[in-house]
Amino acid sequence: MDKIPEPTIERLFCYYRCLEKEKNSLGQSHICSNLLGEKVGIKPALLRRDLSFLGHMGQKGKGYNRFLLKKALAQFIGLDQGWEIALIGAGNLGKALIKYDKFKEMGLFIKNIFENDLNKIGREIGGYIVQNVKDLKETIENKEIKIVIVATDDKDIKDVTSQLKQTNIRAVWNLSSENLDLGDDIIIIKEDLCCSLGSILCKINK
Amino acid sequence: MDKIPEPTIERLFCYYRCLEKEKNSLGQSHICSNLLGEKVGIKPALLRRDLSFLGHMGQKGKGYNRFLLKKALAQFIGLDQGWEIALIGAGNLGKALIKYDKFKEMGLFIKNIFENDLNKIGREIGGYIVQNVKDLKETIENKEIKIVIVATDDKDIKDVTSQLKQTNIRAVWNLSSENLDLGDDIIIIKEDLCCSLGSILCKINK
DNA sequence: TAGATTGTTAATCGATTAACAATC
DNA sequence: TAGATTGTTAATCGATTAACAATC
Repeated sequence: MDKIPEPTIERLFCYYRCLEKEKNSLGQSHICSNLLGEKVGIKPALLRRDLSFLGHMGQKGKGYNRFLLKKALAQFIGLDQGWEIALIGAGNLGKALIKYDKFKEMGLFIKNIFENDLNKIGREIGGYIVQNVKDLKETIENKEIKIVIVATDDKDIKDVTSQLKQTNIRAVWNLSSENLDLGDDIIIIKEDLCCSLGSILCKINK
Repeated sequence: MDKIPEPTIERLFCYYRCLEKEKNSLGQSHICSNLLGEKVGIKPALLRRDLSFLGHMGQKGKGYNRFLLKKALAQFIGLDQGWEIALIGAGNLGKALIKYDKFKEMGLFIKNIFENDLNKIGREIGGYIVQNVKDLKETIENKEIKIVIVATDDKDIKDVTSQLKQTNIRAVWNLSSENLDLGDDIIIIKEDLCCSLGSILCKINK
């Protein structure tokens, strides 16, 4: 099969959420690309192309079965199982993520929180005890954690990188402003809040 | 001049920050695209192309003057002035943004916080009093605010949209999962944390 | 002068769009 | 059958890359 374009992957979750949001509203069993596209702000042709990566989900003349499409999307994305996630950095942003209910609704649970600040280690946030970042590698290995969120910006980042390299994690969501060099086997998604806000400024200025 | 590509705009701030971070480390007065590119993880050819939108900033055989480049970037992006920003939603994410020191370092100040939750209105966060979202339009007009951050997800979003439409704001950073329909004149940057984490899952699954 | 490095061009790559045959 | 809608193709658009002439 063709390689799935990067932007398609990001849109698939939006389709899923849109269907999930409406699951309780009675209505048609099927939805067409025109309508679903309008709801999520994507042109119908692109939507159909995106969904075609899941196989032939639609019925010509009828549209997509909401229930089956949602199920297929959940499975394709990986939302049909729970994920235990580790978080590095219990600052303001980290704390917000721990308490973010929407992640829990998605089956994503931040159960392991790491810090290098001795004042924070041992405290409880959102029901979990903040651990020493020195134990990062060991905990990830013991709990077989596959996803790590980096929300810290201190100089400690070198140590974090070297510990992560020794584990079997699959992906990192990097919310720090540093570039993590973890090799080609680990998926890294970088999301830089300063950069986003900076680009807004720039657009206003043009 | 050519239209600046969207991705270029997002990278310009990264270049700026990289130079800013090193301002105190003594070193060469100039930096070449190879070195700067390596630091920020961008190929030198692309970096040069990006910078070419600022005019002829470089010197052949020598590279870019760090000081002048940083100054030009700051001006181009709009970091050479302060910006007063309004925030809608004082939940976990909103609070984290208010306290985020890096925004302040960039000259971006969240001084107006709005909520519809009566329990939060009147309270103080980060030195500012949370206001009733009903006063959104009026405050934006009085203070001539140009940038708004949306970090709320409640049903209230329709009211927020209609109020924002009546103002002269230039840009919205939409951190909610809703699509805001504010017409073509207002720049909207949507950043959806669930969607980002969802796409990470999907990539692991492939 | 020889070496280094820019700024720009043309080639390439990748994503979106418009159109439509297939078919329910 | 007539109408609706998919899935796919070819055309278009936009961004990146590699190469190199220009020049400090």
